[in-house]
Amino acid sequence: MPELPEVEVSRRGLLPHLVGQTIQRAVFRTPKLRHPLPPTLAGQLAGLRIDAILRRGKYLLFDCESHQRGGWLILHLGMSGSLRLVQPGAALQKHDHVDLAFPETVLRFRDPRRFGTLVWHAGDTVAQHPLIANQGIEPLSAEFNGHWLHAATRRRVAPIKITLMDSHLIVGIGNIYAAESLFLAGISPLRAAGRLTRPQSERLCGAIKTTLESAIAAGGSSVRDYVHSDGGAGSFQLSCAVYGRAGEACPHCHTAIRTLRQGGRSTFYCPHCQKA
DNA sequence: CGTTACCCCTGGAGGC
DNA sequence: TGCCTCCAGGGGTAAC
Repeated sequence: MPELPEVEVSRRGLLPHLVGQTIQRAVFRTPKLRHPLPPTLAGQLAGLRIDAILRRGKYLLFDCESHQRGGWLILHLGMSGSLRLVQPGAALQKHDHVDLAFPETVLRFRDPRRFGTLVWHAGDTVAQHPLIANQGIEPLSAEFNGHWLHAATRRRVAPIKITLMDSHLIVGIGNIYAAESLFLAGISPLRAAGRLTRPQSERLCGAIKTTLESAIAAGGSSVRDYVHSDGGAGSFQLSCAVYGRAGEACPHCHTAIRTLRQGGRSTFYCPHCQKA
């Protein structure tokens, strides 16, 4: 579920309910997600006030303040993680691993596959945390443009699709939006990144921004459902042009969408529209 | 430095 | 019905 747009939609949904609120109690029901959850951390979180919620790539950063022990909660949803705001005392579902209880609501983290991450970083220098410091450029930032993309890929022999998903280069683009962006730009996922022309780099950069922004906008209308939902599916839907549509007709030329494996992941593309 | 293989987990879908 | 295999929106690490 979570690529950059889903994480950003979650962040915006949480902001009005959590910023300025103080954690009353934290509950960890699982000893370990991707990283071990120190048993002492739950008690340590009580009394901290959420001053801001930022996003870096697919990481959510909760700025936690108090008199002398401020720090950051760094959260990643992994493959299957989700955040919800539930009523205090709401019934638990399987894989509900973490609760942060506030006076009027509970932030509940669910993650069946437990690829998610929750770590504490003491102090105010979260940008220096190893998980954050090595993150690549934000694709929705002004610095990310066709010139940057062209320059950054010159020495790369790997296929452009693999390169787009390298979070140490560019953050936030996962398997779905890599496929959708390349389709929108009319570029083959197999093309060596270093062989993109300058105009192609411009087009791909624009396609990435358009794809991510429209996905955020599509989620924006259902933010409340996504964050507040008791688990019912369907309120958060995106329509993909090629992702997950092997064998179906390309929306532009009606050629059958093809699929192949790249880096152990499925790639979807139109062999007619994405020849370049 | 860039690239690849492997690992962490659970659950759903489809074949037999 | 059960059992098996494969697949899934991620990413860190080790090794070449």
